Amino acid sequence: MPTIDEIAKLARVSPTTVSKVLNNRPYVSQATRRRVEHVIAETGFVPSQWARLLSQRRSYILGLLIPYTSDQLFADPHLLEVMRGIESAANRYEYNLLLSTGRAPVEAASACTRLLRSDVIDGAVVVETQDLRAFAETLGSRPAPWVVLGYAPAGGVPAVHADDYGGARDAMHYLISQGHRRIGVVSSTPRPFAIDERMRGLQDAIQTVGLTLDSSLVVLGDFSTASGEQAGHTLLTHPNPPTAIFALNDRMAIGVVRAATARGLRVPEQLSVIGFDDIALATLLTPQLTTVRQPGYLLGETTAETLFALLDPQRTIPYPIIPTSLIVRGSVQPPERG
Amino acid sequence: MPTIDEIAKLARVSPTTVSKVLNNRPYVSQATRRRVEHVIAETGFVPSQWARLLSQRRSYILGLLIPYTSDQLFADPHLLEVMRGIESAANRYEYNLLLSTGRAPVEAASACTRLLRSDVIDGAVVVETQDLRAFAETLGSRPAPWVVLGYAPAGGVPAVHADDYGGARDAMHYLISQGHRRIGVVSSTPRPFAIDERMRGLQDAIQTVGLTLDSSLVVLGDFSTASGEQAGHTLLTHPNPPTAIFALNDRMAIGVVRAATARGLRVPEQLSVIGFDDIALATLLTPQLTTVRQPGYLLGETTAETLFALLDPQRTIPYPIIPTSLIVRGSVQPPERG
DNA sequence: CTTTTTTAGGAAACCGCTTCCCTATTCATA
DNA sequence: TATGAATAGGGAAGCGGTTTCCTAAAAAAG
Repeated sequence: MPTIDEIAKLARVSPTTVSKVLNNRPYVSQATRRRVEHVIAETGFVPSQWARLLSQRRSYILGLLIPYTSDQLFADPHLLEVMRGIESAANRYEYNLLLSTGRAPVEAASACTRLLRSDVIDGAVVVETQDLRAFAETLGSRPAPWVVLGYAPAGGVPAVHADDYGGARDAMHYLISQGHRRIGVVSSTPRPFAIDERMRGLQDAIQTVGLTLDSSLVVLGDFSTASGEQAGHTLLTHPNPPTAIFALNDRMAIGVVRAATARGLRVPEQLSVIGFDDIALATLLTPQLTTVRQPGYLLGETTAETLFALLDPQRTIPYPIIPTSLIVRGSVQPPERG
Repeated sequence: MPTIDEIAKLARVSPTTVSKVLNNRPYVSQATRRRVEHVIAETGFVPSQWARLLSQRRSYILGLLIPYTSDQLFADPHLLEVMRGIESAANRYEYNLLLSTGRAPVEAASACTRLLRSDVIDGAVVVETQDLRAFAETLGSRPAPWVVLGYAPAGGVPAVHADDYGGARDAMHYLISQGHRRIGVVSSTPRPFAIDERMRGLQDAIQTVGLTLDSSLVVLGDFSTASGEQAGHTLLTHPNPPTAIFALNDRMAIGVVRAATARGLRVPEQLSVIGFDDIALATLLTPQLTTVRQPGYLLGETTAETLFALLDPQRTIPYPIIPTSLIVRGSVQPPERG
């Protein structure tokens, strides 16, 4: 690999001049500039990023820190949508994306911390996790700027998230407006803030119409389809089973549908099901899943834009709450009279 | 951010000694080591990667170069499986992953080339594309080592791929052994090497039993579910329609099933369908899809291992062809007598 | 035709860390 | 006790760029 000095030698100029050419700075004559450019093209010289950044202070690399194990990550279609959005925004600013996940949560956090304190990345999008608070504290002072994708635990750190509260409230309102009164909920554990918000939203919706949520109809899953199926069976064997089930993500909703089908119940005739996220798979199901759309792509884009705004105070920070919308498809209908 | 010199000053030693402590090198007394470590912990000092790498020559960053637009990437579940495998292997060697995609193919290639010629990454996994040959040429001499995920165009560049030929041959054999004689094929355009290989495999299978492939039963899609649906309709309106359809990837196979269902044909009773890849979605369908399993995770892992072997000649290069296997589920059965 | 300003280009310091090489001390060995 | 080897530590030269500052020549202004 040639260095700037060799290029300088070949072009019979000083490294300083080569640097000027590389960075499009003035005070180089046309002739010299051309000569240097020619040598650069000839040799296929690419300046060393590391050396350049050592003096310049920007790596043009953005961290995407996901304190999950990669298995969880790649299994979550919604998160992938989000990544697509981030990737796209990064691309727009000519930034590269450095993916960092960890096997165990502990390890992952420490890797993320190191990365944020080091000078490898200019900033990072950190996906919300349980112990983000601890994470933020160990980070200490003067790390690279970071934005949380999800809910920030403490003040100060910007966070971007969907309107989980509103989305869940709307979904619940919809079920109620269709005539459902006994409504099962498949929630989750561990319970990130987003799930808290969804629970809050659906509870408020219920209370608005003077009802209360039957806590025996709230079952916990772990976001996976399998856990949703399990939860579905649990709810459907309840002595007084629900006529509709609200699963707090689509994958679990799909599990619920499978459980119902396995028990010989037809969806939506005998059981209405509604999900949250609107993953691509939702339309491939029969019946197509009614759900709350969380625009993952936009979420990712907005998060990245927020980070860029932090990096360059010229830019304005976008509004951090992304609206959701109810997508009515075929998995909900009024309950049968009984 | 503190520098190594400040740490040295605080610990009353030279930067050299701090460096020794940081890198766990000998010739530092217990007492001194502890003192330095204490100061490091106290200040939260993280050594500058840039500076370190400038002298050390390793960035511990691996490029994952995907000369697609990110839209294509994130829509392909199989590729995501592969990424998971790569990520896992990289993690094992304490490497980070730098994602690089491009909006337009041209742009993407040039970004990839720059990256490979620069010193940002130690090596790269390049996902196969149409014009990989041109790409390899523009790369010139002395880039970072790279491995192709897919089929390499020219000699010299290592490539890792699944046994597409064998997989397709087996699938076709299976259809034939079930009694099918009129078999439709949903191929694709553009046609990467893998698809060529699959075509070759299925043709050989047909010829082995003395039949030939009816070219009017070969329809082209673009890997998407929608295109598969389209292709399905085309095949099923053929004057002498097939009794079985082999779609060269699962998403298109799903499309074929939808097309058949839309036309009132039952799968597998009236039409057998077989896919390729074995994406997670394949088991969520009714009937579950019979397909050729391409172990994406293993593929990714092996590709990464190959790269690490290139990086460190101590290690041995793994065998580059990953076996496929026929997964018999419910979408194929013998044709109805007629 | 002199004086001032601008342009073109180079020397050297610097970014923060590693590494080579040197010195002084301590320890083991004959 | 003298001698060689191992240990502890530091000085300074890179790594490959950028940047500051300086000088000489050319152009503009008087």
